[in-house]
Amino acid sequence: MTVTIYDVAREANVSMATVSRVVNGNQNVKPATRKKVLEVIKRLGYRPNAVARGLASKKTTTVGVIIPDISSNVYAELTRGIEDIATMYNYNIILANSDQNEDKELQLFDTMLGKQVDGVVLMSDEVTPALHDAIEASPVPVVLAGSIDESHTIASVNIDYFAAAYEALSHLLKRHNKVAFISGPENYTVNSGYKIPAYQKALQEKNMEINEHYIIKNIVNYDESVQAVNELINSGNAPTAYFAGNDEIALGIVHALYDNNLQVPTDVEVISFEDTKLARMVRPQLTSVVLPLYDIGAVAMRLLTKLINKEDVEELTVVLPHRIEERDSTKG
Amino acid sequence: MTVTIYDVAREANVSMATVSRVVNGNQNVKPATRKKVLEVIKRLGYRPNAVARGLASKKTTTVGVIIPDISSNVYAELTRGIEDIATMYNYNIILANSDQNEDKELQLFDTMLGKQVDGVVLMSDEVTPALHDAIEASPVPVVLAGSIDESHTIASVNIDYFAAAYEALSHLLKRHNKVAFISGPENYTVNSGYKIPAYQKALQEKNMEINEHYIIKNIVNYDESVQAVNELINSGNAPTAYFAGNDEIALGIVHALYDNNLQVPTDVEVISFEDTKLARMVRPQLTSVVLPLYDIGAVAMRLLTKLINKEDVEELTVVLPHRIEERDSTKG
DNA sequence: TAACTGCTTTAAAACGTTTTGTCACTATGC
DNA sequence: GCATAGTGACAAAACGTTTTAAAGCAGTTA
Repeated sequence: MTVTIYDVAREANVSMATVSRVVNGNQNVKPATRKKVLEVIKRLGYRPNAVARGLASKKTTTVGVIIPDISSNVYAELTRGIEDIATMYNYNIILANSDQNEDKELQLFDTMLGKQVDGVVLMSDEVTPALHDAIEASPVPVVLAGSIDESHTIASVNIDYFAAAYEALSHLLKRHNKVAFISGPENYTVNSGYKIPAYQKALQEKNMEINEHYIIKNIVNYDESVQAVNELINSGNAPTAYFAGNDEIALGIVHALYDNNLQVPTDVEVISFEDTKLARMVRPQLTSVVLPLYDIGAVAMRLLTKLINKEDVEELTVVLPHRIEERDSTKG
Repeated sequence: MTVTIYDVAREANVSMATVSRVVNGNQNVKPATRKKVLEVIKRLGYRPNAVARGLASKKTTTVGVIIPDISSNVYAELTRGIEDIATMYNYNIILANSDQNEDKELQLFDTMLGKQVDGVVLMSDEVTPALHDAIEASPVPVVLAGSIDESHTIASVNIDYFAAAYEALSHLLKRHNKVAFISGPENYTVNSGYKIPAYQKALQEKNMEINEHYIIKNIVNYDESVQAVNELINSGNAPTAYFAGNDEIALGIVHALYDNNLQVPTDVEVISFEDTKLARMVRPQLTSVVLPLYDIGAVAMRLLTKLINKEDVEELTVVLPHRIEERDSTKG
């Protein structure tokens, strides 16, 4: 039915091993033989069976990608970076959504190992102990992309979230003393371990008291952001500047302010943290910390290829540079 | 090194076949034997090798997903639908970006067949003849998601783009006679074959002349949309209503109007076509044709599972319902 | 001419499963 | 007590490659 390496070998009067060498670009084949085999391959329409190859070679040229939710802008952008580099190094990716659920993460990880992936890129807001253990026990390399492992024993690619948040906050604190932080999920390590501490430190250094009402946690989407800001405004002690956990939150902030007839940046300033293309698709366009999502994905995948090939890697924990893109939601 | 089915068989004093039956839930195993085997599996930490299984059974429980660009909102949402249903039916997905490039599409398709996927979901703005032929020659089922095959010989899931566009346009034509259509790429079959003809028909039925300047083709992003609208306004014969090819274009339209001090919907009305979450993340929120992206992906994957299992399928070309969500960018 | 060298090529084992044909055993019916 | 089903389990082949050890071969060298 389907054409196998055996058929090619027979037609070309060579052994399977020789066909295998030709297919895999091994140099130990006489040019004349190579030509003959190539012709037969073309004539018969032979397509190597990657599954059989995987079984024999113990390599699948496939890596697993576990992601909270591909329909989120952020993770989609990260994934694009991963996939591009994967393609460059001739890997395919098996993609699966975890919905940030530990059980699913563990189960997906196991499934992927069962499928004999050569490595895994993992994105997770929180690397739980069970997940940590599973990764440590993995027979293939694992790299975290845009995710924090607090033990720092697992390879990962991130930016310095603390410094980035601190800079953004300092920017606002130059002109404001009522600065709110509308944050994403509290169990997201980047929030609990870096952004919120950065907020606290930035205020403390200005000898300002921390008003807990100005730290709104667990805002997960646009609507919740709009609502949170409305509540802040109606509280009678409205902030004059906002630091947004991400662009979607920032959009909610800007629109809630607009709905309350507050001008940005004249009346209120806003800085976001992400800089997806959304940041430029609002009026006013958002000043934002640039989270290089594509690069994080790409570097993570590149790192994974090195680990797979057992190449020397200088540092397992890579920190990419960040910067603040000044646009129209701040006074500059 | 790694635990194989053979190790389990030896430890449990049964044959490999029996272990295989237990693992695969085959009923022809005595409960006592099953229990014994299960215990050994647990004790040894046996994890079946899906690659070996794939070779022996000729099934990989993996499907290929070829997508123009995962970092696009639209395709990410479609993919989420695909992946959810894939998971439900115990499939994994191999995801790859084609960048809408025919060569890449063909090559990815070939790679996936080489990896012995059980089926493929394909998204492509244009099913070229070469791609069509490759699909027809495929040894495994292929389903198009949100993509048009003009020969209608390939399984596909879509909405009635013509009717949807026609309805949106009719809506605008009730109050306007200067209606522009800011369209996406012309080589996207949905545009060239359905939306533009719908525009023409809607105008003709009102006995209105078609002003070619009001059909702006090949607008691929927010910035181009902003620019196109600015040019239209500066032309001295500005439209009073816009039909946007998608939400990103619509955002560009709204912001360009805003920049030109035109009020939406008071001065100008806008209808979008897509209704991603972006549509609600603008002021004013967008009236939009609802493109059920998640559902298209989900239904496409469900259809694929049926085809893989050789179940009877009533209709290869499925058309999902659409509707218009009225929000604030039109007068209703 | 015989031994040696270095390059090609081969035959066969290995990879870890599923699946098929067969056999052994138990319970049933007469 | 004997043939008859029906279960449950086994042995071995098959899946389509890669890889390893060994052999073949042509050209050198002494």
